[in-house]
Amino acid sequence: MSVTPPPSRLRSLKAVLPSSAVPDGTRRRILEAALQLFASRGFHGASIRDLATALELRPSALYAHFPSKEHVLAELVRMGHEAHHEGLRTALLGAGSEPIEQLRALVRAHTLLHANHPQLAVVVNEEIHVLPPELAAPSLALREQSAALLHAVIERGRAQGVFSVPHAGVTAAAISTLGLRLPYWYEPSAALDVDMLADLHVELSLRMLGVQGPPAPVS
Amino acid sequence: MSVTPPPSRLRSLKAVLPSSAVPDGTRRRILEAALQLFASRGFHGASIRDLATALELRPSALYAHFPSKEHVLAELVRMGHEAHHEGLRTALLGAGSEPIEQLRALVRAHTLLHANHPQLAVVVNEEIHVLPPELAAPSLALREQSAALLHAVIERGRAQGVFSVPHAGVTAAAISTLGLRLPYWYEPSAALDVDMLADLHVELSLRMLGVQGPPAPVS
DNA sequence: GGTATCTGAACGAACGTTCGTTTCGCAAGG
DNA sequence: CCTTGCGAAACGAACGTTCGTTCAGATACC
Repeated sequence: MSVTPPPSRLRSLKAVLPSSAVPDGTRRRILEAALQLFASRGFHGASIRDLATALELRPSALYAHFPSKEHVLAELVRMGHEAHHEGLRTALLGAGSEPIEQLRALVRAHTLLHANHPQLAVVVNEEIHVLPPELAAPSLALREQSAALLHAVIERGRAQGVFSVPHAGVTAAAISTLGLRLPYWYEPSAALDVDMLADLHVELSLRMLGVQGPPAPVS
Repeated sequence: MSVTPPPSRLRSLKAVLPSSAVPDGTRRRILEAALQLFASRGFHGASIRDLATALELRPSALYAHFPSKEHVLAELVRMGHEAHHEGLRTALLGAGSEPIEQLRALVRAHTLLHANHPQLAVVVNEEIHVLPPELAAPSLALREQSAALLHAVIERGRAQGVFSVPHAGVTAAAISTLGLRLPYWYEPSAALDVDMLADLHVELSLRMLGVQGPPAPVS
């Protein structure tokens, strides 16, 4: 019933930052190494010395780029939430005015972001709690905005009669969850690449919303 | 798009062990306090001294009951997996032979377990990685067995033509995920109690499996 | 009088962080 | 062309604290 054990991928795969806003250099190298370490061992499980070792630096060198270990995490969490929100917003902008198309765009973007940046998804969702409130607040605000995008689309579709859903809140949570758990079981492969996965999540989401899918099963 | 921020509930609610297999006494008190601490701060974020303080004991006293901090976690993880697997197995046994009824039983049990024991769900799913392989292995084996139960039901329903699903693996993951993310957003209330929630998850699962739900939306 | 439980003190190791010094690329001055 | 000075970056050593754990002795119960 549970899902396959967490993949070694989070441990082994090179972490990649989604944002091009961070210029190359040591600061970016630190963020990428920290992303990998925090994703695989957790914030408390990865020490400054581990991070320095991965970078072939001495621990003290890190403090020329970040004021503390917590600020490294805060920066990752902030970048993750911003990339996520921006991805959803952009997808929605290009999706026309039909609720079904809008939902398709949101679910696709949500799934692609989580499938392509699993480490960032894990850090954003599991380690944000260790941040003091003032460092977590901006990210939490973005999170609510992203949730509001989905709720608005579902509510509009329901008002128009194209969605028929037993409970809007639980259904919205279910749709979000499809993407959120991806890093824990999904690995891209030829048999199931990220694009097919996104399509499948769109199909599952529409089914939950009571929209008739294609008459013949895809596979 | 994301889901509401993690509830204070994991921090504040008294942790309750699902299993009656652990007799009352200090050992049980340790497990319950550790469950609460590990769920709210993570294994590495909660120290032996924190645990002793919560129990009004001195750190050294814990070592009369467990050989190490890791063994406390290992016991929690083992109990969680065992309660989960046992819950699913029992539910399936009382569900007759129809795939739809079997799926309803599995999803109900899965949802109820996660909704009623959110701390244990969190610890089981997030902290199992810190265990050395030999301590994690029994739990991982149980996890695979539980996953197999769901897969078998879905495959049988598909073979009988009552389920129509674009991709069995992704759909199974989606159904599992419904429960797995519950601790992060759900709080029982009169407006949405655990029983309603389980029914909703059953309905969403059946929709994903292409089963016609009740003609009129429930709410 | 043993057995189970807890205390108090201590252990070495690892933690995040600080700080004075060194290294190095590079632009300006003679 | 060589020297000088400078700022950024990294080093090396150390700081005070907290970590998980050990152990001899006190206490209480059957």
